[in-house]
Amino acid sequence: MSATRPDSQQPATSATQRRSPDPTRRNAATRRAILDAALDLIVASGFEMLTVEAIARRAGVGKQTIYRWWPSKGAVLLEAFLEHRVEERTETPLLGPLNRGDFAADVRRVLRGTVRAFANTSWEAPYRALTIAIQEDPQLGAEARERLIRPSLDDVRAWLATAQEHGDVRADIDLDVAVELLVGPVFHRWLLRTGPLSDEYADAVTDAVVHALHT
Amino acid sequence: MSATRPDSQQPATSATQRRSPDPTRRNAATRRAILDAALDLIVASGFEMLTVEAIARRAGVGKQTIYRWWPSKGAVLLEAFLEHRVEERTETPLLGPLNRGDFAADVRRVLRGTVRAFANTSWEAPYRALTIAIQEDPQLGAEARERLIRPSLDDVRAWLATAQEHGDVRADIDLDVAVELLVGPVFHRWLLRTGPLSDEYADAVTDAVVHALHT
Amino acid sequence: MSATRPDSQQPATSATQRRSPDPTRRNAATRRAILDAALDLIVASGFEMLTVEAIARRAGVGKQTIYRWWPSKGAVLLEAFLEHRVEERTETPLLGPLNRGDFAADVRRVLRGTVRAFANTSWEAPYRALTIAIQEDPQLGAEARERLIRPSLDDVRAWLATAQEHGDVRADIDLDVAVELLVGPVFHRWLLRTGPLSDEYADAVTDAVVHALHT
Amino acid sequence: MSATRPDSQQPATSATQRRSPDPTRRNAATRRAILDAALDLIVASGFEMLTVEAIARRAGVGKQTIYRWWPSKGAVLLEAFLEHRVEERTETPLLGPLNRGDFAADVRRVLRGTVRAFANTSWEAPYRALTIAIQEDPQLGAEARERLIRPSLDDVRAWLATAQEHGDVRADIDLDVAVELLVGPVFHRWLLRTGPLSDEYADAVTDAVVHALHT
DNA sequence: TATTAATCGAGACGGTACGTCTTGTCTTATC
DNA sequence: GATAAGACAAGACGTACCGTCTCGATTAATA
Repeated sequence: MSATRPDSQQPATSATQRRSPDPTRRNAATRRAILDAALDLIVASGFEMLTVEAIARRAGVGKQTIYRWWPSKGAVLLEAFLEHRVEERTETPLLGPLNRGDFAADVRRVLRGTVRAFANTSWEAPYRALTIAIQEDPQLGAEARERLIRPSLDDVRAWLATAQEHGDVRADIDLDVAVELLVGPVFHRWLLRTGPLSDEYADAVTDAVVHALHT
Repeated sequence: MSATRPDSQQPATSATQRRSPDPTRRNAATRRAILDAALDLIVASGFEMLTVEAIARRAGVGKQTIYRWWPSKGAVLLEAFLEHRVEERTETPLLGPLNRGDFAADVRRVLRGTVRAFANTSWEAPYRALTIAIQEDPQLGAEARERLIRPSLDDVRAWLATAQEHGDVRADIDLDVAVELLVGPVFHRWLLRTGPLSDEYADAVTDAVVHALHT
Repeated sequence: MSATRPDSQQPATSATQRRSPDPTRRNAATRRAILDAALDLIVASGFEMLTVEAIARRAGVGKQTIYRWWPSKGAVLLEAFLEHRVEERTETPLLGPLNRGDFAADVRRVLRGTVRAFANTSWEAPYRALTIAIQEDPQLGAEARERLIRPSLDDVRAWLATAQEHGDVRADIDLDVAVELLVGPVFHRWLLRTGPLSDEYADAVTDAVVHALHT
Repeated sequence: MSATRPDSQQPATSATQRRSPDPTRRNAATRRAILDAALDLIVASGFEMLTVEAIARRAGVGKQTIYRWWPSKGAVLLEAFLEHRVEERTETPLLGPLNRGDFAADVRRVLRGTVRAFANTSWEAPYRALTIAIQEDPQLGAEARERLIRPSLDDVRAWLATAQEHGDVRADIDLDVAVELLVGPVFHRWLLRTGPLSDEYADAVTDAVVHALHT
């Protein structure tokens, strides 16, 4: 990077291969403003009123500053989740603290937490936007999976593994499937809006899942 | 600017409530060409390279003809599903014929069919596009739910109701939850691409779900 | 810019080779509005406050409409001159009607006309802008030379040729040089602002030029 | 947004009147590099590929260093001319040494020199760029006139004054007009590219001008 | 010689305009 | 009298420069 030839014949720096900026010189306040602006806009103005120009305008920031640090508006959104900006703003932990003892009660607590997050506009609006962005941009999808979704699911999986050791979950079940059994129904209902996301619903799912996993 | 006559004789139609065209005069071949063009483009060019202009160009049709009959490109997509154009083109029935006898075998058949549909590009690409479109356009979402998603889920639900009468499904379970237990895991894995969509996976889910529903 | 072809095999339409639009479908009022907006902006807001976006804004027109018909803002300017929009707006003919009889009087009339045009803001501002644009864009320069400058100079040349036949101009002088002798001094003083553009100045130049051309 | 302190102790300097830097501490090599970079870029990359950023890049210099010492890129250009950097690099004296004796021969020498300078790319490219810059920036125009153009024209004027004393130039002619008669035609042809800039052309103009000025 | 203060290279920043793209409406010429 | 073709106003896209603003790291003049 350092001893670059400042003048002529460098080969036009292909679009994706642009010299990456120096993170140490980054303005933290600006970064914060951009993440907040993006979240504000999603929550306020609906699904895809979200625009890089609108973010820049609301954050009082040049467009280039956004493009300098993020490849797309979806990446801004992802970072907002990774930085826990969304939870901080909504006070809605996706999954409550994972306890132990009564397995069924733990499942219920987890599912109620999940359902409440999905029912909370200021959390679900950004998450829905991110989910859309993931579909439209495979690159972003890969990163979101690796840094946000997988770790989140792995937490659940680790908890279920412990439960399995304790004999609360059948030994012959694939834990990945178990995780999806837990998360899938709520996710499906949320994304397609095929029914209400209430505590009663969470409890009904709890019942079925505990049955499914029980020894 | 131009010599527009603002006082035309349109009879008090509100902005969105534009005088709908006469369906009897509709050109069936054109309609077919538009649906096919849309599906072709989605399957070929990825997620949201889909453009009204591109559809019109490929179908050899004026843009206005599309806007005359559909409110958005998502609606075109929905209609393609409702007309069974997607299945006809892919020979991938979403759910195999619902039989009876061995309940576990039926579940396995249903889930393998679902998984195969989700794994088939020429089916999953349009469905993914429609799923995105639904998120971005609540109006379209409502219509898709009513005319496509709900009926599809209701088929499953009816089948499960019969199974319940036969004693293959616990009486104390909410059938809507049962449907989601069946569909949710696969849907979640497909949409977020968190794992492979194989027959083995379908069978693993079958195992868990049969467990969950069993008396 | 991005080489995304939504559909099939058209060969990417290189930047300059774009399909030219159909002139018969052009909106004449829009065209007029664009030319006027451009002239207004130049006269009002100085030299190169002129922007395609500003023209579009003031004309109440989409940017694309400008780019559809002109390759650059300079081309808009050129067309305004070719359409005689500038003269119509300023009532300042560059060269007065070419008479005959007293040659010196004709020269004086021509030079006074020229000087007055160059001294008239609402004519000289667009012309100066065009002159700049010509320097920055050789392509535009070629077109301006062929369609605006050369014809204009050729008018003068034709008049001098007649004078030459009448014996008012030496036979051994190159008429192109004669034209430049007439126009060059005024042009130089105007462009570099090295002195006042008054009738007295025009008369002084007249004196010298008549001397130079005299038999 | 950022933590700027608006109450800094800058001593009442108006916006434009920023505290000028200390010339004694200036890095001469850097200055030289900037002037050369600007000239290189103009000659190489055409008319207004010239950018402050490009100059800084090529000179291996921070943008601020340029803005510290010059108000605009045009000012850099002007200084390159005032420092005789252009002539040094092109070995093309604008006006040959003004001799005496045969007046017509002197005029011919002057005009041939002028024409050759205007025909020499590495001289005319910067000069054209400067001429453009002058049009766009009245402030720069004033300075260029005072420090570059006027002195240059005054040299010619002084020479003509001597010739007038010697009886080679009519007494009743305005010397400013005489200077423009000499320079205007070439300037006009050069700027608008309306014809070739050859020695023959210079001689033809010489002929006409000597006629015009002759007693 | 050590201290101080400025310039220097580098480049992030808020802006503005670029030239392109797509949207949804409106217009025209053709069949 | 409907339709393909496409012009149109609007506005977002992602890029390039503008001119200002930090940041260390020299570097030159003063103490």
